[in-house]
Amino acid sequence: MRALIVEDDKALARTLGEMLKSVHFESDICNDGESGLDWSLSGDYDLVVLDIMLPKKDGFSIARELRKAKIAAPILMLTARTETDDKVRGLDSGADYYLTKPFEMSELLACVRALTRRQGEVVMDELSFGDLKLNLSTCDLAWGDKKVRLGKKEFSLMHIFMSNGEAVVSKDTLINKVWGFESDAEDNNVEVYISFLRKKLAFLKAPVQIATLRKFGYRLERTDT
Amino acid sequence: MRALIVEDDKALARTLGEMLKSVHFESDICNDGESGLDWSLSGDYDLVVLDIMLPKKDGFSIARELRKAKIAAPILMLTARTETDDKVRGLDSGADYYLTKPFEMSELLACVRALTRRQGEVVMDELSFGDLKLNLSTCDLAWGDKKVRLGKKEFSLMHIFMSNGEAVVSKDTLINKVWGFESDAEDNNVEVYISFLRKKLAFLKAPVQIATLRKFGYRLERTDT
DNA sequence: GTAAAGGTTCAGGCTTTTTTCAGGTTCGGG
DNA sequence: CCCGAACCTGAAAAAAGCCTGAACCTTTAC
Repeated sequence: MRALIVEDDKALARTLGEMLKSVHFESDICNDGESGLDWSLSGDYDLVVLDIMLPKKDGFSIARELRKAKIAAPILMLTARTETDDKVRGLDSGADYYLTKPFEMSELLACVRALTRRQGEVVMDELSFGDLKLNLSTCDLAWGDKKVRLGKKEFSLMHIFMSNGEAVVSKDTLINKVWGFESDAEDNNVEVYISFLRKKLAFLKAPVQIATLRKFGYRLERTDT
Repeated sequence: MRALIVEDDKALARTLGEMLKSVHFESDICNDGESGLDWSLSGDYDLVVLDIMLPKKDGFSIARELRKAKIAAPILMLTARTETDDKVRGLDSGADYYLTKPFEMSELLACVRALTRRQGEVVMDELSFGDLKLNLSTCDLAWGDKKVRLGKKEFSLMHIFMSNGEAVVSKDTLINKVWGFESDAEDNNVEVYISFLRKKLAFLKAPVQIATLRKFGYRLERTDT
């Protein structure tokens, strides 16, 4: 993890760097607003610690420009200003947390933990098999730029196949998982849906097929040609 | 958007509810920790405002249990305790922001905006999906120079769709977020409103539609021509 | 108090999904 | 090579889910 510290008080900046090191951040330090903005625009930081009063460019503008540039790193604004208006302005400029000096290091670190905790929770739910992708939040199956919508049962089936990789899945398993444990669905139901899915895969021209293993079941296979 | 306010000071809780209403949150209120946890575990809130000192169960435990249950809603911790240790404890329990009483409402609202805004948007007075814009302060939906005014329910629905991008939103989710999760609204209510929204989108001639994914729910789609 | 706007309920009709069915094809063992 | 079991698939029936106009109710603004 990398942090950028934009702070003109060099002693404080160094201390911050030390502290962040203890939670596994490598820090770079900028002592004025302009270089702070330049560096942070690189987009390589996982955290930006911003003072407000800075030479050349204030923290509000930096935050605003970062957000305008779609840089999503959490911004921790750090300042001596305690006015409510400043806080509001800071947060509305794009900062994620506003901490007023003086503060204890333990508090700063807790903020950093809170801010970075969220990072990993990117909910781009997607299953893939080679270049075939099943998007769990939009419910469609895609290969390259082609997309197909799946019905609910088709989706469940595909979901099972794609979470099993190349393993064989028996019809019984499919029936139990898709139709339910206590259902009277027959093998033919599965066959019909497999057929539907094959059509859609063909439409996508995906280099993936659902292979039949007689008496055993089905599995996904790459059709590298 | 729905918020849960867990606060035993009933007057404050009501005031908070009022404030949140101005940024388009419908709020439910719990006056003790146990019910607060139960309600928030439903997972249908977009924000949880938590007091720390509460009857029956304190805010720290609630935050911890919510995170354990993988509920990702932002938690705003709100308390009179100013000790650094408490702040650290609060943030480390899973809270995303720690605000000490007394605070001004403008500050609270700025926190809420910071917590709920999507990455990359500087000011939260407008949501957009492609060129379709939803103005959060006037409740207007606009495309190009055409505008329509949305009713409150229409607005809430659209708000949810537009903050979810292309992801599918189930009817249950919509009911829980728009009508409240203890309401007796039925699927048909949603359908009726979807129908209203579609008319308005058609009127705007916006290249966006609300697509039905049978048995899954709805989602926004670009109708690139 | 009244009107307008917003919200809810209902029923009939429409569309998509799911099941069923039947005839055809493929596979593997004898 | 032949046969039966297993599998495929188009079509059509059945079921489930969805849409929407209209009537009715509730709230809001004046």
